[in-house]
Parts: sequence; C-alpha cells; structure tokens
Amino acid sequence: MPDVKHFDPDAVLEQVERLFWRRGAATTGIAEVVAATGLSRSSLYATYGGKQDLYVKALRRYVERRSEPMFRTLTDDGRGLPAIAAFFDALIEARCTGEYARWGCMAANAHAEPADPQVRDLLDRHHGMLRAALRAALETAGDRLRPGLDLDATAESLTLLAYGVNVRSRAGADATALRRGVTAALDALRFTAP
Amino acid sequence: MPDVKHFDPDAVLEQVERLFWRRGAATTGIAEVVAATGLSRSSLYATYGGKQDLYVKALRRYVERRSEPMFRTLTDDGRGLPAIAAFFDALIEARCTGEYARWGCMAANAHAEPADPQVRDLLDRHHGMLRAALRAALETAGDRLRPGLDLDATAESLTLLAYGVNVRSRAGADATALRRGVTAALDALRFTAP
DNA sequence: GCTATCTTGGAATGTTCATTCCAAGATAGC
DNA sequence: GCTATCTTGGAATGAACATTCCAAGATAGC
Repeated sequence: MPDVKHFDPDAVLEQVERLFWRRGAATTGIAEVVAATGLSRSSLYATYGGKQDLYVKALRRYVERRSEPMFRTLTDDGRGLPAIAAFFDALIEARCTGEYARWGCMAANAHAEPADPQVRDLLDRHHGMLRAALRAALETAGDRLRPGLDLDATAESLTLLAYGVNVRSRAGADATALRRGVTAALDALRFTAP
Repeated sequence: MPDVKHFDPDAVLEQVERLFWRRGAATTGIAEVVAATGLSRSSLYATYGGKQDLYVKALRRYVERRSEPMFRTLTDDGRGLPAIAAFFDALIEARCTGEYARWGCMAANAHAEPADPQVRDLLDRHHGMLRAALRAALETAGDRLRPGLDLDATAESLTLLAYGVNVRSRAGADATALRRGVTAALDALRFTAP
C-alpha cells in the first residue's frame, strides 16, 4: 500500500560521499547536498537522518567501497614488494590526476575535524586494514626484504607514509615528487646482495 | 593623542592559534574566539581583520613560531640519523602527550579544509622547510647511510612519514606504535656492515 | 479506482553565524 | 584637565544554517 522511494539510496549516498570528500564535512551545507543530489530535504532526512548521520554514512561508504577494495587487492596480490609499489602507484595516480585529483583521502581528511566516536571508529578501522594489508604484502615479499626487518613496524611505517601521500596530495603535491618519496622508502626495504 | 591597544596582539594571536589548531577553522566560531581571548569583537576585527584573515595569521604564527624552530634545530643538529630520530621522538611526544595531545599538526590539519591561496602557500612552505631540514640532516649522516641512497627522495619520504604521524596522532594513535613505525623507517636507511 | 500509507517539494522555524555599528571609555600630547 | 583620536563593549544586523512541518503526490494491495 505505501509509496516507495523515488530514488536509489546508495546512488544518492555516493553523490553525497563525493561532496563531503571533496569539500569536507563542516564546510558543506545541507543546501549543497540538496543541490548535488536533486533530492528534497524531506527525502534526505527521512532516509539518512540528520547531517552528522549522513556524513557518517558517507564516510562508511567511502571506507567500505573505496578504501577496503584497494586494501583487499593489496592483501591478495601475492607479489610482495611489487604489489606494494603498485598499490602506491595507483594511490598517487588517483590522488593527483583525473576526477579525484586534489581531493585527498576522505578518511585522512576526516582526521582534521573534531572526532565523533563513530568517525573515530571508522578511522581506526581504515588505519588497521591498511596496516594489515601492507603487513600481508610484506610477508609475501619474504627474502627479498632486508634480513631482520620488523614486519609489523615496517607495515606501520608504510601506513603512515600512505597517510602522508594522502594529505599532501590534497594540497596539490607533485605526483613525481610523491612517487620518488615512495620509491625511496620501498628501496630502503629491499635486500641488496653484498 | 590616540588611545593604545589594551592587550598584546601576539599573545592574543597565540590563544587564537591554539583554538584553531585544536578545533579546526571551519568548526570554530568567532564567539569561541571572543570567549577564549576575552577580547571584544571590535578589537578582534580592528586588529586582525575578519575570520579568514585571523585564521591565516594564526596559521602563519604556527608555522613560523612552532614548526620552523623545530626544523631549524634539526637542520643545525649535525648528528645525522640520531638528529632525525630525536626530531621524530620529540614530535611523537608532543603529539601524543601533554597539553597538545591529539591536536595533531595545525598545518597538516589545514590540508583537509578547502584551500585559500594564502593557506596553500603556508602549507607548501611548511612542507618545503621540513623537507629541506631532513635533507640537511641526511647529508650530515654521510656514510652511516646505505650506499647509493637518493637523499632528496629519502627526505621527501621522511617528510611524508612526519605528516602521517601528525595525522594519525590526532585520532589518538598509540605513541609506541608511531615510534616503532618511525624506527623501522630510519633503520631501513642505515648502513649495515656485510 | 479506491484507500491507507509512505514519499516528496518547498515553505516555515528558530538557531547560529560573521560582520557592522555606535556610544562610552581610555590615552597622550598640550 | 582638555581634546582629538583610537579602542572597547555589547547590541544590532542580516545571511546562512540544520531541522521540522504539512499539504500534495505517488504507490500497491484490494
């Protein structure tokens, strides 16, 4: 008997995600969301709740549908260091060119705004999954790594490096400089025959 | 003949800097600035201009009076890798404990908000000076480094690492985990006798 | 096609915001 | 101590904001 929604909630959430990703949570008004989605305020509030709920849902979508697939690809790659290099290459490419150039990483960006507990959980999850993926890739690199390398600590250091790339790319950092930085970090991990 | 200001503009600017640093530009209202400084709106606007001017001045103060002294210390240290290790130790200590715990780096935080040109310049300057300081410290490390290391690229990679530390510390990252990550990155640069 | 029920558009609400304004106050030279 | 000039406190202004509300519209089962 009831009426049904006249739009696809996930497709709209993707538009909202992109808006918050590009412009930030605090500086984006509901009026902009209405303009970007074409939805009315009624539909927005009935479907997603208030602005903070909407932001959390958009950030969750970002982590689950954008970050985690990349992390899974890295985890499952199996090539070791080349997998990590490919991950960073793709990251820098996405951050510096094309549609999302200078948007940074929505999760990294979220660190700057005062942290709602739900947001904090998502950020810790983002960090934890990236770290785990890098750790898995390092394990498969095996004896191509410097002997005696602390894999957990190295995974953490590469995770921090990725956050650095994400942050600086939003300010328009040069892709070549970022790539050189990443290459230097990865080269330092490599085993070099005496 | 004229009246003179009833407050110290730089001391007040420091209070404002701390407010914007902790809470972010977009989420901080002029009312909060008034409350934190005890100044009236009149004095605020007459002395610093509008909110955006005030924010830029506060960010500039942060870069010049907080970041750059640290960078200079690093540049002038002369010990090489131990200087870099000390720099990161002090950074993590400041970011994770005491008065400024979980505030992150005001410059790193500023990356998340839509970038005013003046802000962008300050962020590039922040990045450039940190990179130059690390580069200088790497040079003095000399033959304690892996042979064939690209110093520019390595300086960039350590700069990105520092931004990663800054970002994650704002989400309450564990100081020990950060220290281990940094140690792993620095250990990978070290020359190890065959 | 009728109806109960949910959705939608857009106006309405009330709060919070940055900024402006002015009367009262303070200062330094005379 | 008088005055020209700047500063200050706090009210005033108007825009922007998130949220609510309701009449009109759309739907699916009968």
